[in-house]
Amino acid sequence: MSEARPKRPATIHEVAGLAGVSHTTVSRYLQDKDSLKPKTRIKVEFAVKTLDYRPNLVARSMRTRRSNRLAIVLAAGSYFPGRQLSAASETAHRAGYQVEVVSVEGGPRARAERIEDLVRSGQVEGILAISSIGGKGRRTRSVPIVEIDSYDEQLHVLGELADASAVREIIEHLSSLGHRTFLHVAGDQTFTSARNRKSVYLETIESLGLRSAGAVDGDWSGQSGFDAITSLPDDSDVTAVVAANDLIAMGAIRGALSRGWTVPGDLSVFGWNDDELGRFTTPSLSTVAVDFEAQGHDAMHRLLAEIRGEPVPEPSNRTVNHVIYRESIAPPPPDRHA
Amino acid sequence: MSEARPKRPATIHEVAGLAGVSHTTVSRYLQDKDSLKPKTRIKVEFAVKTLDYRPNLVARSMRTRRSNRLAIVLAAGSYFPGRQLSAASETAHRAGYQVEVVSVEGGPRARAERIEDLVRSGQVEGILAISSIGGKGRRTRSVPIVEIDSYDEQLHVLGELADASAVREIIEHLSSLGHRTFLHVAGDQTFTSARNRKSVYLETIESLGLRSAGAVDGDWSGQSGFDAITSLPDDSDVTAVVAANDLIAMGAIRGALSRGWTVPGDLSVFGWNDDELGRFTTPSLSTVAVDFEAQGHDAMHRLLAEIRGEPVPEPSNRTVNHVIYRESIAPPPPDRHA
DNA sequence: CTGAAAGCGCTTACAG
DNA sequence: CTGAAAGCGCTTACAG
Repeated sequence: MSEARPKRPATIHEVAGLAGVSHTTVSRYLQDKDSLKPKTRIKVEFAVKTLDYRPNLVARSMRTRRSNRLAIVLAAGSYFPGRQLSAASETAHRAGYQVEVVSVEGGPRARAERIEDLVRSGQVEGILAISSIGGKGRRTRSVPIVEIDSYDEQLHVLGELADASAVREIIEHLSSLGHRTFLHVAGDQTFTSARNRKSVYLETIESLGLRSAGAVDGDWSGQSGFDAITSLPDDSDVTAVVAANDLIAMGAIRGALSRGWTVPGDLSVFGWNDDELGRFTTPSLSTVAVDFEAQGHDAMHRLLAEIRGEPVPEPSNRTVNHVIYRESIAPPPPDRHA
Repeated sequence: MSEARPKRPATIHEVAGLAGVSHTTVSRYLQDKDSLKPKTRIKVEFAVKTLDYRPNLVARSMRTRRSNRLAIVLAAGSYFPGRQLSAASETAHRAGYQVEVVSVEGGPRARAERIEDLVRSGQVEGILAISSIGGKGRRTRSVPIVEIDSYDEQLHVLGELADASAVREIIEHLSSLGHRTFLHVAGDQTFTSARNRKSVYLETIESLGLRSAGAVDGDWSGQSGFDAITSLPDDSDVTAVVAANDLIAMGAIRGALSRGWTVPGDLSVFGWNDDELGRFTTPSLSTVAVDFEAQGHDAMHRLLAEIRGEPVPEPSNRTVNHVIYRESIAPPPPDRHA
């Protein structure tokens, strides 16, 4: 059992030699097995198997002048996009693409620049940005670019903003519980998703005739949730908080407790993302389950369609978010300042 | 401002043409600028800049017969490894490698198979496994493979197991608080890190002359933590739980509350990973901060060293974990069954 | 210090 | 249905 030698992979010529045909024929076999005479096909098949032959993708790329490579750009240090990334890269692989992951230090601007650079390098056929690139006006480009975060922007155009129904459902539910005054703690406004949640929040409050004590801009951090609550005036009549993610929500809960308010007794709090931890906290966190795998998959599909010049697929329903009700919400207290 | 045309990148011949030299000279310039006569260098430099020339990496690979590609293998659907991944890929880029991300559906076995396949493909120069590949005996291979999760195994050999000091510190601290009977809820035992934490837990309990009510094998889930606590007998004298991660810990806390125990009043609980949410839960979670970036970076460094045939770098101190004490721990209750 | 030539492993017209 | 030839864009001996 000594197979230590760095076995050099077989070449197409070796396969051809073993099969007793020209390498042209082997190449043809690789492209379309049915273009060969059955007898020939069998011979080639055998040789390929025997030699465990795999075409040298680099040579193929060189010849076809197609890199067959896609880049996925993400923010260095962010750990959240893992699931989108793995779904997206799987989808790309299935479509025959190799996926280069580019992790960029810095903010949306740094990411946009890196993308610019990737475009100019001319060595990737498409780019998927998982982390926001700050919604720069997308110029006409030689290379298709899809930004996961701004996926919602497309939906908006179609009147189907993915976050919209969830935000609306949350507020309607809270309202049916008796809540009248709300607070939104928003996420980083360079993210389309953060802007969307905020604007749908404001629209919904308005259209339902409810009151908003504000929509505080945050940075997705727990601290921003904490601060938003602790800076509320003592006589605030906010009884429900809609946070842009679970971390903010947890910070808000902590902030409420720090002022002696109970959750959900005095304050109801909603998060977003269905972070696993939130199922086990006390109170467990009401939230919105997001199908990250579907997001990654769908975004990659759109990119593939753009690359092929096919019509971009309709946004699928699978990415519609799902509201989960847990312990962090309840009817408002009969009298807030009792 | 119309730059819509898919500008084909300039070739080395075009640069040579503009510079008035042979393409051989341009290539030489790319390898080592000082090998050119200053006057020539200037001309080439100018042409490269003017044309925004970037060597076609595919052609270069083909010629040098080096793919310059590394693969990072991770489990599909896992979202946690994002930070390790982004640090690892950045390190690889800096060293001039392209990083292909391969996300594999299924368990450690599926990942090991996929790696086998990547090795045979002969198209990557090294492989980094972020998710555990089940500690298969590593055979001699033509392609270096580094498994992040088993990094600890190397440390073990060096008597410096990364988790060891943290587990020991946790138990010593809890013991100094007065705790005598412990429970460990372990992680998925296909992970080296899970096995390590468990074994160090057992060793430490033993060497300090403490008692363990068990080391329950889990699957990293919150539910496993919950179940471990709810299945404890009513007269259990466990007062401290060391969980293999934060999710398990939060499940354990939830389990304790569900039986009417308070945390940390009746039970102290320790997690692992310093999940951001745990800073804001109530009680906030005592945990171990892990430097995932450093882990990813160091693992990639080891891979690069193996590829180059250099001595594998000493494990750095940066990966030593840092214990964080928060509200989830306290002295044990004077009488457990009071 | 610089250039002409060969060749990396494929694919794709073009003939037959 | 199959093969001989050209060529993708580079790098690397080999001459000069």
